[in-house]
Amino acid sequence: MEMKSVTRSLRVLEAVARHQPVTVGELTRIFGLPKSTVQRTLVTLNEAGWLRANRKDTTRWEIGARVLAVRPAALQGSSLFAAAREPMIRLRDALNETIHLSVPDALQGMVVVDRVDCDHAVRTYHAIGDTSPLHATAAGNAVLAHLGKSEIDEVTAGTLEGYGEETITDPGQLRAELCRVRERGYAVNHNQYLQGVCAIAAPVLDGEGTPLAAVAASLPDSRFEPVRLPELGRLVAETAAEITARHLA
Amino acid sequence: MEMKSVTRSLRVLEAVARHQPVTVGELTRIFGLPKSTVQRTLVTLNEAGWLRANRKDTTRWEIGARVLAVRPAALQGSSLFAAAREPMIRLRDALNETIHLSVPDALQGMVVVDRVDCDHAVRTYHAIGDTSPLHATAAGNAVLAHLGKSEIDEVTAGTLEGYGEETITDPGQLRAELCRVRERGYAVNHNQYLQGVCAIAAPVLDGEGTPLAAVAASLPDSRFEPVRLPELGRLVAETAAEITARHLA
DNA sequence: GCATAGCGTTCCACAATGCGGCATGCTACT
DNA sequence: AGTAGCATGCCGCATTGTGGAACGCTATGC
Repeated sequence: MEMKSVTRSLRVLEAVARHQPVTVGELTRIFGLPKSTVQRTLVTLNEAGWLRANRKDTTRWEIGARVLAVRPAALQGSSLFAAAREPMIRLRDALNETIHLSVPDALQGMVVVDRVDCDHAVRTYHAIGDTSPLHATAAGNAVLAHLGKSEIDEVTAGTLEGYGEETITDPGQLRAELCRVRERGYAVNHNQYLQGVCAIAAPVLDGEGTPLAAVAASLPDSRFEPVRLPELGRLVAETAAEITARHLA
Repeated sequence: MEMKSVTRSLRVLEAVARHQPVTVGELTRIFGLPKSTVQRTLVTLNEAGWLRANRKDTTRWEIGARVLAVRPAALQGSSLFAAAREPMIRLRDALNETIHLSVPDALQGMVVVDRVDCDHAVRTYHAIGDTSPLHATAAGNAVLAHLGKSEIDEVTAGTLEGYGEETITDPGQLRAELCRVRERGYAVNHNQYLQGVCAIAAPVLDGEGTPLAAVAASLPDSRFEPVRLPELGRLVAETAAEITARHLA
């Protein structure tokens, strides 16, 4: 059950996305594959409408617009997305910190789906599409805290990878932290994943209480003031609640 | 140069996107392909991370978050996207009409990449990822008007498909219309493509004057008042100019 | 409680399919 | 003119994906 050509084509597509606009030769160097193989793949992807030649240099390839019609269920019709946008901007205006909207991907991790930037010279950066672990991020914990016990166990069952001093790697400790998250309504990440990056996050739920996404305010360590935490947490949680309400309406 | 399995896999991916969460059986009925073929394709796409099983019903498939990392060049790093967002919301607030951001796709047509809805009960609807023809839409004309002569000829060379009474199908007439668009700074579509749908659009340009995208206010025929056109056009053009300025900054 | 229908999944022999080394033609420097 | 690097075209071989058929399961109906 392999479908080598399909697997390879998708990896080529991802490579084009990262390096666009890119030439055949550059891709052969990235993959170490024969030129004819890469070339054939590109032509096929182009015929399918997923790739197109750059308008200025027709030997360079870039991603076609077809991909935009293919989006995760949580964003279909973009109702969650649209519901989140204005509250996110207001939250950014209130805090002047970068705000992220992330969705869980099959319990593998959180994926950033939208972002509103702050205007500080020093700011955190996560591109749309970036993934991060559930157990070591504020957004991940916010979602995790509102899953069923069986699902929490599923995640805490495997080894919890550590990313530094602060990462919670003990399943028991993580479960205790998730309880606190549930009680106070927001999750906090203080250097648990990326060094120097902190975040405060709250979940967006559907009608049945299942977490669909998380809103997070992400800021550098240097601006993180523990005293302001209750206030920030409250604002983030209110924003998440507003998105939940708008999304259901 | 065919790569049948790749082409089919991508079509399956698109079908999953449209019907998610979807089962193997439903897909076999859509495509009329053998079950084993569809099944194999799904497993392969899943292994590549582009598909995942639904959490509640594990025999249903949906789009994975991996696709979000694959975006057209114009949206990479989402700077255009981010630059457009707030001006679009302000324009929506000013007009209370649905605002679209569209990018041209290899001179094939315009693709909707973002949307801000109005709150009228009667409103136009275009999903993100939808495509429409360059010669019969306001967004298309806005972009077309700012392309080089050779590119305009390229588009006006083929037959211009008609979609109703109002569509401009004569290349000469279209070129004249594009001149007017350039002069007044915005394009207008009055029932030229979809019946009952009108729009006013203006282009977002890069540093060299090449059109990257178009902002459009889209409204039902019933609310279209020719008297207000200069005012609406001015507001749309100002919004596009602001997005251009923010994007360059 | 047995029969049936429909589902997702697995298996396997066949041959169609994509593979990749090689050759070509192009453009751009030197 | 010569060379280097590029994208692209060709074609025989064997690897690869194909799809019919069989399996096991669950739900529905008699």
